[in-house]
Amino acid sequence: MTIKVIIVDDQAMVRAGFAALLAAQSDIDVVGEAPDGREGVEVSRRAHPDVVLMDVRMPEMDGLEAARQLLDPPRGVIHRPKVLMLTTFDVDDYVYEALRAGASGFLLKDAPPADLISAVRVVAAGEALLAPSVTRRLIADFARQRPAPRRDGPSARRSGLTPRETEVLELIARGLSNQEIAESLVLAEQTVKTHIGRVLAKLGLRDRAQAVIFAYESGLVTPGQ
Amino acid sequence: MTIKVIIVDDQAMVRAGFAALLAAQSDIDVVGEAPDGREGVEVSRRAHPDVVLMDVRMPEMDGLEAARQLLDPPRGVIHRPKVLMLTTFDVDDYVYEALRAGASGFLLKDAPPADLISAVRVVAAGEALLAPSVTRRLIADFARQRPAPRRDGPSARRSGLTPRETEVLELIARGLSNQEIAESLVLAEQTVKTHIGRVLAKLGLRDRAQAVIFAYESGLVTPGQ
DNA sequence: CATACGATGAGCCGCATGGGTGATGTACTG
DNA sequence: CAGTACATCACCCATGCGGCTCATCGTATG
Repeated sequence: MTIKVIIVDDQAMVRAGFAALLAAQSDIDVVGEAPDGREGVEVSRRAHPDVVLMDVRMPEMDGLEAARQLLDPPRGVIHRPKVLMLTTFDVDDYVYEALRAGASGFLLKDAPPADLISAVRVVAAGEALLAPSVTRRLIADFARQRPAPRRDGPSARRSGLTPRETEVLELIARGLSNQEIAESLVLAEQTVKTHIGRVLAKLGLRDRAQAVIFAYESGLVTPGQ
Repeated sequence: MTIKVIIVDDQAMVRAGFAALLAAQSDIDVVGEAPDGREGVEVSRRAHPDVVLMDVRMPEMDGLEAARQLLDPPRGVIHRPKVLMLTTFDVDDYVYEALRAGASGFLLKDAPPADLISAVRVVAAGEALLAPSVTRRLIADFARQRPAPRRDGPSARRSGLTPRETEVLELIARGLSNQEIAESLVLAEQTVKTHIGRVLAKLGLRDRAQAVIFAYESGLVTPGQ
């Protein structure tokens, strides 16, 4: 079973080069080409390739938008190819946009030909592959978002909040008013105010809005569920 | 300049195989081996390799803990090698733990020898590299956490906020008071209050604390930097 | 036993905040 | 040209919120 590939790039020379390189592989067929995103989407709809090699920067419709359309097809379109993004420079925003859109890979055009070929095979197999510099960024991003479990626990950052204070802070970060917090914890509203006052003082915050920010930034609460 | 590598794996056979494979490269020197995490850390401290090949599952101290110790060294230890994790099976938890700890790569032991060699070079160069199946998971995770901007834009979620209102909302989410927002945007405080009033009304929120929550939950602002 | 800390709550005070209404100027669009 | 959307600002008002002080009651901790 051969891997059907189309190549979308505004430079004819690049298309020709990649086409020649890939077509020389017995397990890869180049079944189409296009010079911009719009035509790329059309060609893909007709030729339903397994893999779309997509340049990022193109006239008419850039590779990111084209990738989005291919990966989130309108009702009625069943075909959903794997998309392998290509770029000359490696620019953060492009990478993240592409990955968000569901691209299966991101390579720099200066990668060794062998890498491109194996990338096509990897992507066709349903796996994913990134340029090493991109991988590094993605990992860094991942690690930054979820820092390693601090050995002293998250409480360390919360500079000596008592359990009750932490509890109150969390309810603030859920958007409750003082009165609602009081009801929720079965307390007098005044008690809640005392707790909040201490929380703000200990953390050096001005108001509950800043407390909410702190709760998110410190990981006490996290976005999305 | 050769790349100094140590190999940490509890199976002598595996160590021997990898050592032979890598030592055959003119630009790679194997400067040490260890059968478990604890000894691996010791050997690394003495031999200060550029790259540590680290098995995940080992007696005494597993590869994850060893990686953590190498990548977050105690005061006084300056050397900080790159860590390339190896595993026989690819298990999610291991991968995420390792990446959180700051590992530069994650390969399956059944990868082609050429991949291992190039992985060592990539990692030594400060870049990163993952097994394709791992890459796929990381991307999926990434895309899931930050879903692609719907084609009608993130503003759709913000239910028709005007650009100015969005701007004000963002400053609220940075913890600024009305007066500070006014100064920041060169406006009268009353104007700021009008904008905020509209934001709260359009989004169905009660106060600025809830506005901060919304800003985080909608992705207008994100934790961490 | 004395001390300290955490949790609870009261009273008071002042201001930032949020709601409501209305007005003006600009810019775009049908 | 009329209609609409947006940004700007003013005035008024009620109150939620945060600052400050003080008091009581447990429970550890020395």
